[in-house]
Amino acid sequence: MFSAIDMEEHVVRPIGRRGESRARVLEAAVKLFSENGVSGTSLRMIADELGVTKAAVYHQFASKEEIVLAVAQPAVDGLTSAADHAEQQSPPHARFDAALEGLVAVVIQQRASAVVIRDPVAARLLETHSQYRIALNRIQDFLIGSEPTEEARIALALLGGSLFVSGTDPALIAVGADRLRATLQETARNLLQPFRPPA
Amino acid sequence: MFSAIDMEEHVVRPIGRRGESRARVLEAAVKLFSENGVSGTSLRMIADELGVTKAAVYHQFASKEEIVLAVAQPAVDGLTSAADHAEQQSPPHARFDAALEGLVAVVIQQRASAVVIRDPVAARLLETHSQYRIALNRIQDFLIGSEPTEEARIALALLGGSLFVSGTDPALIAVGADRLRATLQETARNLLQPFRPPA
DNA sequence: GTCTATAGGGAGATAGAC
DNA sequence: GTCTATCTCCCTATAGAC
Repeated sequence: MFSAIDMEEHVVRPIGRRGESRARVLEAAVKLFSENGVSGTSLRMIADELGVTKAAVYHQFASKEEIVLAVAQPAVDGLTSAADHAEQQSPPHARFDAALEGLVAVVIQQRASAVVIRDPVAARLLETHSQYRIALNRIQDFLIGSEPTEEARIALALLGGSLFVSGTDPALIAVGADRLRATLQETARNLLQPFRPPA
Repeated sequence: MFSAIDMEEHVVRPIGRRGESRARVLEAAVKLFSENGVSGTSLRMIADELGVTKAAVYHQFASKEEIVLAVAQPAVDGLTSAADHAEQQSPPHARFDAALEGLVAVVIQQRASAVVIRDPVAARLLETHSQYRIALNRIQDFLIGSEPTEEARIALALLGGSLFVSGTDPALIAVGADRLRATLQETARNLLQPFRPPA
């Protein structure tokens, strides 16, 4: 069944645990996506970055789409958690606060995932991912209510732009997480204050 | 010199004036860039959109890079004009006001050009365009001074994100120019207020 | 200003050996 | 888990006729 060589592989390469190769592919993909965009990054570039062939990458992911979705998944999970946490608060103002802080926290923790929505095609792909749409809609409800005015929708879109650059602008990479979080929360509060859902 | 046929061409096809074909290429390019991104748009797609062949497009522009730069040029010119106009004001607060209003006006009038900076490779290309860098630096000086603090640079980056989505977010396309301009000016003022250059 | 034709290369993806 | 080899298609760009 298992040869001595197989056993030894497990001893001398503890690094080869299940999922390690997938993670390395995603790491390389995020780096290249942020430099060249999703459409500007080929599977060959990802393979070269890892020092392997394209076929090795295709062993981990069936398609480029799968890689894109896997890159975005941590952020999608973060948004879902943020919506769950906000929902557990009882007064509406506490839900607003929790949703806003959760949203900013995802941007801070998952900055890299923003590269996906920078590409229009990848962004559309993500929008077909129901978990993503649902989480965003729930957070939107907590922030500006379920029937927002046009002004509220504009404000939310402008906030989205600010959050987006926080994840993609090279000039902000050097900024510490704490300072960036504080600025984002203040900015978000100022933008959305007039449109908070009624109690 | 000019044959009768040449003359007749001018009569029956007044539409074929110099530059018309270039303009049609740019119009198609902007549309496709916004749908698929710059890297996701091929010259074949542009040609198909116009009902011609790739070679016809190459007759107007020597390369894809040239198309990208030509798409961005109206915005670059707008930024330069805005910087010129701000410079003519004398008190610093008037320069701030003029720079801010000029910047917002460019975003409103040249929304389509934002598609170029959505692509990381195209954005880098644009940054090698000295007229663009110079205009942006001048406007930055009027808004947050020539030696901004880190907080000021963060605020300016966040504003940049909001301006950027104004040009690219499909949800904002339906918003009237006047309402969007007013919201952007207010947002920009709130974001930059604490960092205005000293008088 | 538009066409056909072509060059030279890279894309995503698959088959099958090790 | 990685490889070589290959398929098919599309890419940017150019040459030269009309």
